[in-house]
Amino acid sequence: MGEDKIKNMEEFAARSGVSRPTVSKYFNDPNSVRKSTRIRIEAALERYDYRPNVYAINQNRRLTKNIGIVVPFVADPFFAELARNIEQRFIAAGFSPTTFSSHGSPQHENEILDTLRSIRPAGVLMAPLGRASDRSSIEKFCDDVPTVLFDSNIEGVGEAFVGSNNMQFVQLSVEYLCRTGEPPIFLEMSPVNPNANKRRNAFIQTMERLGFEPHIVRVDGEGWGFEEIGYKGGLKLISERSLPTKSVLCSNDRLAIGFLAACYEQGLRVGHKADCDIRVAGHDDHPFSRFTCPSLTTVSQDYEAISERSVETLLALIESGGTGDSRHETLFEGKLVMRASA
Amino acid sequence: MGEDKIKNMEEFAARSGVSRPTVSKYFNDPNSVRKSTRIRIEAALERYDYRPNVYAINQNRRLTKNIGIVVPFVADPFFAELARNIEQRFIAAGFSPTTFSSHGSPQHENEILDTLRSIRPAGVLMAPLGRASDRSSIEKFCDDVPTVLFDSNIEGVGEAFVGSNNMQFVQLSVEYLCRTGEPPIFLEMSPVNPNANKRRNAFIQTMERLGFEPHIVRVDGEGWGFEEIGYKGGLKLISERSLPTKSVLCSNDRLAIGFLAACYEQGLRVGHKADCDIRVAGHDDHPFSRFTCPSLTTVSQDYEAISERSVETLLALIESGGTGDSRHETLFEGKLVMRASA
DNA sequence: ATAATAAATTTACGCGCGTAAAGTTTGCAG
DNA sequence: CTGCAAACTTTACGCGCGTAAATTTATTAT
Repeated sequence: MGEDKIKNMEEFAARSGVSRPTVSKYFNDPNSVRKSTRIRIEAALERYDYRPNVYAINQNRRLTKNIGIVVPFVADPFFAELARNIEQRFIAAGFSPTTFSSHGSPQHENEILDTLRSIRPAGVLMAPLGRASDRSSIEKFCDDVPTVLFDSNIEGVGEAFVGSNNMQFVQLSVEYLCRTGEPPIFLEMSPVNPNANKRRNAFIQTMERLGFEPHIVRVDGEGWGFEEIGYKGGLKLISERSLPTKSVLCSNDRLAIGFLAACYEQGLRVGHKADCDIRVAGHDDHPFSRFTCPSLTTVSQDYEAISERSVETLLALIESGGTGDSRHETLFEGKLVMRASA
Repeated sequence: MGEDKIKNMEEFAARSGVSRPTVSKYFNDPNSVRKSTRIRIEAALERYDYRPNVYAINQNRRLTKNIGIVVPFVADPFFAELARNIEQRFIAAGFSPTTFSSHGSPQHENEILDTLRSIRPAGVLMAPLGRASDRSSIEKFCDDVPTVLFDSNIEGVGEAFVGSNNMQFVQLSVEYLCRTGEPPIFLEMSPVNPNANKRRNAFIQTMERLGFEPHIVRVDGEGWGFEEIGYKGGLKLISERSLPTKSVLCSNDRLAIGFLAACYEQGLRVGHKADCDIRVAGHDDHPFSRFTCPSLTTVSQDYEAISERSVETLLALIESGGTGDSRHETLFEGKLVMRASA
């Protein structure tokens, strides 16, 4: 292959013995041309590796095949895996996804929206920072570009939302902990997104329903270094002996990972066995939760389902022309993952 | 701002009272126009938020301002942070970086190279998969696009390499472990890249220099789930009591994290204190190593230095026209990070 | 002031492709 | 064989901008 380099579609069309408009049609949808001509084009493709210029394509198409994927913090393996999963689904659907990370900064998040506008995407799948997000910027963006939110909701923004049922998550964990031992306290940090608030409220509600006093402990710290926050907060709580119970339910796994490190350092034995000092559980089933010491009991996010539904929803939105009728929210249930820590 | 939408540079030029070629010149380099006209353009920019069409720009420019960044596995926070750091440096230099992850798959790595060709980048910064990489594909790619390798070297490929001095890393850790207790064995997995091999060889060499018998234990497992490999391998080694020493030096931190989980589960107390059963150390100073139980003693990669030098090298290469004289390799030293595990 | 230089303008072309309209060929049913 | 729709070819325009050459205008030096 590759006798001599092909400059453009004109040349390639000549080589393949087909007119340029037909070749153009082929690249937009190989099934839109007759079988015999498809064979001729593909035979030429093997001989002269030619690829249409993406910039020329995107400049002229009414709508590009680009998809923007925005996650709040790609250094969190949970989001990295989610993004990877989503990317591959879009590729399979014939789109060109690009992933962006807000790196925990609302300013960066806004810059990403600017970048996204400039690539004129067919649609965007966005997991916003949450509380720190600049609501009006995102709202304006959603007016221009078909956007589906996932993971973290912003009420009324975007054409749809796909995420987890935080209420059910916390019900699962609280009921389990209450059933198998002392009722837990809820360890949280300054909430970065609505999920955190929903989890806390669900904790209160579930504890009250079960007839227990809900006790919430908030640890200090800002930003996306959740482990650090859980660790430092844990050290403080343990050394001051201000933990009122022997069961700790963490708002999320990353916080729990930090808290476990503090427990270990302070000599607290964590687990559900008789000789243990404290039980610790989390939420999300973070990729690292299997490798904590002890392994972390948690509620797993169904991220296969979340990514699948997000992609489906956005593709449907794009096909419908961008204006979904009414904003729809989909929440997936979690599963209790019992490990050694609680 | 934003009275009415500006369609193109022609319109914007009219609004700002400057000719289109001059506006074009401005966007390519704001300092290339006279101060008075720069002010007029920027005044108009504030009123009519206009941004040049990226596709039209890139179609016509001889060389784009695009930069490709390729990492082997973005779900590893180490690479995510590295990529973020590198991205921001390129942005500061006026380029448009895009990060791609090979997701551990050589096939995917090759697809990324194809994608990269199609965006005609000014340069590429690539951390190859390593042993699994398709050398000839990468070589061919480097013929077409100015490319600097980082993190993992492929001898003779690319215009330069920037990474860590694995020899020095292992010297540091081995000398420390030998100085403070029983000489370590080296725990490795099937090597994914040359770094792993270099570390093993450095281990042998350093141990022999210190007058000890080098003992290497390899655990089974393929792919990029290093923690899993370390965990399962650790369980097997411990339960079979086939560990010959009480000091274990892991090839990398992620392997050590899995091994620590196995130790914990098997009831082995890890640490350098008198009442401990085993010491464990790693290499890289992975973001999570601070939060393992116990916290992991390791050798830190100087990833600020690596990212800075990588970017510098590539930018210099681009400015020089893409053909660096001779291939240059830069290796940075690591620092011993003493924590609780060894 | 005038000359010399720098910068901006005018004009024009081309990049590679999408896309539309009109005419031509092909495939297939009856 | 005829008829007809589907697919193709030809022709042509436009997308938004980079860029070059020739000309005019503004700035600086003398």
